[in-house]
Amino acid sequence: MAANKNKTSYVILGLLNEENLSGYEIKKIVDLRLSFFWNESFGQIYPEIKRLASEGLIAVLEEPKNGSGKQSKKYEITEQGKAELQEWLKAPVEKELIRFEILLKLYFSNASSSRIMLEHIKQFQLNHQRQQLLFDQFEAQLKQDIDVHSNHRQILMVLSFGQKLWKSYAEWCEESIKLLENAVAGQGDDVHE
Amino acid sequence: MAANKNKTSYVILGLLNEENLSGYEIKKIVDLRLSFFWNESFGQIYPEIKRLASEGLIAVLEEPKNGSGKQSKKYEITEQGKAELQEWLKAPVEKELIRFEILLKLYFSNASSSRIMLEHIKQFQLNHQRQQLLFDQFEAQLKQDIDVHSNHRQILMVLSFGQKLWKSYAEWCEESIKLLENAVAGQGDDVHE
DNA sequence: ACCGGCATGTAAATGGTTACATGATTAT
DNA sequence: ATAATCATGTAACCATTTACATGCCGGT
Repeated sequence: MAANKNKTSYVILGLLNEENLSGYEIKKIVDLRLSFFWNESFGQIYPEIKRLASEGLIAVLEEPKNGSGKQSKKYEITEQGKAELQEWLKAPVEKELIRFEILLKLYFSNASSSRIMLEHIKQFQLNHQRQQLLFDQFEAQLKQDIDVHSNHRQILMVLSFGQKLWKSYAEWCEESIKLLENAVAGQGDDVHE
Repeated sequence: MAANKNKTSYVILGLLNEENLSGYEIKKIVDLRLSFFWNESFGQIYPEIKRLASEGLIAVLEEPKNGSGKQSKKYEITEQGKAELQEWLKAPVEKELIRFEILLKLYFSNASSSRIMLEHIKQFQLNHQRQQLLFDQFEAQLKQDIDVHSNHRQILMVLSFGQKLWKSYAEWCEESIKLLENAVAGQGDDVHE
């Protein structure tokens, strides 16, 4: 019933609210599906699971060790946990946290570093193109087995946010690369470093 | 000459590379100009200034205490500091850090929380509209006194990134609000909380 | 027999926010 | 006078990453 805990706990509660999962699986899902707007590390997840269990918001599911049972501990959310999750959903949204080192560098760079910035932006572009490819696969898959998740409508909204983000990254990269290529060409070879 | 320090130091070095500033002024500039992609707190800035000074990357400018002299300590970047800044500019860009709590909530919400999510998104929309207004002012001002900064071309690229970001936020808000308003209307009044 | 991926966890270090303390200057 | 803002700084706390330790399981 407490007001504001750390966010990791809500990621765990939120995912367990849909299906029973192990810590490892939680990490995988976050990496695969949420990583364009959220990240968690094992160093946060495992201790937090422990804490949530000790407070009775989640409970260990004793996996039957038959068949090809891996030795993973699965957890399920408790009624108390569901209540806590709902409370957090209602609470005001905290401001997003954003840190683009690439913009910092660009801001502090000058004409003589155009060539370097060009490389940075190209790398940035490549990274996001790759990431978007993976993301597109996930989206296609989700649109196939729609209604598997009770909240597919919401998930599609989140994905739409991602698509818009990437589209603006892509546009910006193209635009900036053109500008910088002109700048570099204009300067000729006399400037280095 | 060390490879990778914390980012706060480069924010300080980067800003001091353009003009001499006090810690307080650095904070103000970050808030005003960089806050859409970067933030710093006093608790980071002051200790970091101290460290940079002790390592000789920046130096205190003893302000003459005449006139309406405020008792602020201004700093200037040293040659060593400039070298360090240039090295960081060349180093590969680290992956951006992004955390949108609003997307987390939306992802974990379900049909019954549409009304709440609608409010969250409207608030998000309002916040960003306000922020963009301030930003537009800064951009207009910058475009007026162009060439005051040696790196105005780079700054305009950074601003363009911001504009694209905000445009995608705005589009997403509109789109999502419509979707959720339909959902809420469709459900009628029977569902609450 | 060995390697890669699955799986869980802890400890240390770092990064970052928030709250507090202090005092000067400026505007009302 | 007094409140707001300018200005510097520290300490405590909380969040996060990274490195490490350990062991299982499946494939080659």
